[in-house]
Amino acid sequence: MELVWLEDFLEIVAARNFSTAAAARNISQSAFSRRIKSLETWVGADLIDRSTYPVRLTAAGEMFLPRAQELARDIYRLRTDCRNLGGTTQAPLNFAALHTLAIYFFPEWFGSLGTPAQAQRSSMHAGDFLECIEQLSLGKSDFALVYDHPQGLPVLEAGPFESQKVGTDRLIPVSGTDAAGQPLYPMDRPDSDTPIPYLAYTWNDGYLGKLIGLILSRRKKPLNLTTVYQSSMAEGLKQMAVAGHGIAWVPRICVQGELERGALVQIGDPAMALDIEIRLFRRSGYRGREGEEVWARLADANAGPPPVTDSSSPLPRPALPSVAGSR
Amino acid sequence: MELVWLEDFLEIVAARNFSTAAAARNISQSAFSRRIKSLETWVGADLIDRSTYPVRLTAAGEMFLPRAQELARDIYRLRTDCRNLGGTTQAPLNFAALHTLAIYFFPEWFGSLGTPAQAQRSSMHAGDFLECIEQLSLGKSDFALVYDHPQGLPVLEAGPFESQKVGTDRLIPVSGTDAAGQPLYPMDRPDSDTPIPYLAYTWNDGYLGKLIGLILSRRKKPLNLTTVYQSSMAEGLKQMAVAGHGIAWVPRICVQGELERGALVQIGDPAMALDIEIRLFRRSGYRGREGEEVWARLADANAGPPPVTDSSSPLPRPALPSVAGSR
DNA sequence: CTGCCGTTATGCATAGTTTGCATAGCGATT
DNA sequence: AATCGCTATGCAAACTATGCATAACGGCAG
Repeated sequence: MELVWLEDFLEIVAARNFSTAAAARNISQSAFSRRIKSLETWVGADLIDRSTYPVRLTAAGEMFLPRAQELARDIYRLRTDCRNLGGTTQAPLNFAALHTLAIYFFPEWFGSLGTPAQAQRSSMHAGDFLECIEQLSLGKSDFALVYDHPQGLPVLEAGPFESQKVGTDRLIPVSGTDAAGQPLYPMDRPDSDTPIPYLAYTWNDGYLGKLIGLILSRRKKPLNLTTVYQSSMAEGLKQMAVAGHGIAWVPRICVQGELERGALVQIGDPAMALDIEIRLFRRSGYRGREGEEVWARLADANAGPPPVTDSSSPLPRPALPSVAGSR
Repeated sequence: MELVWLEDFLEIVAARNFSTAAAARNISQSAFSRRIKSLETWVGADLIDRSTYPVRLTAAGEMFLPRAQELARDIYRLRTDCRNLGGTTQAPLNFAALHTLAIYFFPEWFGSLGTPAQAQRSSMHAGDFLECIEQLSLGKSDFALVYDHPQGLPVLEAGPFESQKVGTDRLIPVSGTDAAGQPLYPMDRPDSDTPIPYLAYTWNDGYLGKLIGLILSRRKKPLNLTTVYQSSMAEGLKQMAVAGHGIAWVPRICVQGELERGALVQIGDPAMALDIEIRLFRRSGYRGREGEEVWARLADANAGPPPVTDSSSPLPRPALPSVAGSR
């Protein structure tokens, strides 16, 4: 029996569909099907009822689920506890981060920490907001790097986590541009009866979506938006905006280059943008040695490391950490 | 992370030596070494301190051990519970049995039960006495088939188990024979100053060893035995006896053929033999459906199935169950 | 009833992992 | 320094897992 089978099972319970769960697990549907079959063979009972769509749990599966969740949690906690007791070089720092922050913020930020060489072994799990929460709460990651705002949903604040601010960013609306460099979709248009195509965040990146709701609530006259595309990743929305498919709110950090090149332009007045924080979360009671060093260094810096800078800035760059999940 | 790694770890804790643990796990020392390494890599800490001989646990290993034992137990119990809830044909009956009983007793006995066809999917883990206990208590096997005697160590009786007698056997001393069919090592010899080479059970098959102690205590004049070979398996001792290396006490069931062919002969007077029971154990509170059918059927039969018979008896034979652990 | 769609399961070839053999590396002992 | 008994590792072979292609299946629309 393998831990990945348990995780596969937990994924299909959430997805209720082999193909979707397989995609989430980054393997083919056929491999996923076989893994679930292997788990069921080992257990000696069917756990998934495939005679319905979406699939559902059998009675044995209903019993299996909570205990599998507990087992997975216990396994990772045991690992974390042993890792904390073990040698210093053995324990990499595991991060989970929003895709955007993993790509545009983490490398420079991590390098700027100046942590001892041996602590620089680390891994990154890039995912959406819910995945970051899961990574942290399951003990799969030591830290989660996410956007935050005082008026956002206090999802992590409400849990057994603590955080420090490590940077700032700005959520801005952008549009693709025409040949003259003008926005394809100005926010305030004369013919406001025509809806603006809107590139929205999906429900599982509920965080930025909520903040955009805050922004939109500032307007006296509501925007006429129609959602034409959804993604949990800002990078995906950015690419769609560059391609001219609509407008999107994205963190400035990931469109810095496009803004400079004129591929995208910020639209709307300053009230349509929102300053947001980049915060590093960890579980309360965390006891990892190197992680503690990182945390203490941040506390000493108080205001965190240098602010977000242009990516062409000649800062010394450490080797990128290995990305978890690559095969 | 794989369950077999946990089991490997538990084995090396017991063995305190890679080579011995590997042998117990039926893999090569090099493969075993890599598995332990894989476990340690996954955990992110060394669990075994190899700088001493025998190896010992690191601090992380000390933490890991009890929780790994608990995890393994929980995993198997979850599996058993789900299996019991699941479909009938999905749940094979898992047996653990002493090697001798697995080979010579189980096939006919199991066939004589006359259980419904769909319940005849089963697996067998053949092992020594301690392995049978472990299989049962960890929930890896539903039943354990072992020898028992009222004056033997009540190891299983003292635990959370219940049992039924399913057969009888006799523990007899045997010797190889010379060309004239006479024993190579008669038990009572004129020149009793010469020690008789003795083929003994190892400590981990402590059960038969204890019973032999009972037998030997009956003698007014102690036997002059010198241990020349040890094994936990009666079959191994038998082969050594046939080869003329000494005498051994073995269950009659496994030497029936050799006695008939004259390859072995029973030595000593009847006081040197001991009637023993074959009992089927299961955990108290067992709830498996097919297993319950087997159990109830035995209870009805009260005195159990037909006694041990000659292996040439033309009883109908069911297909042998798959032997666990073969690669 | 038939055809289409979207799902899961499986044959097959390939990629990747695990294994055992042989032996290197290591520390203790003589 | 040589030998012994242990664990770790290079390498080739054996085995397992995977993805592609597609079979099998059930639901739905015409």
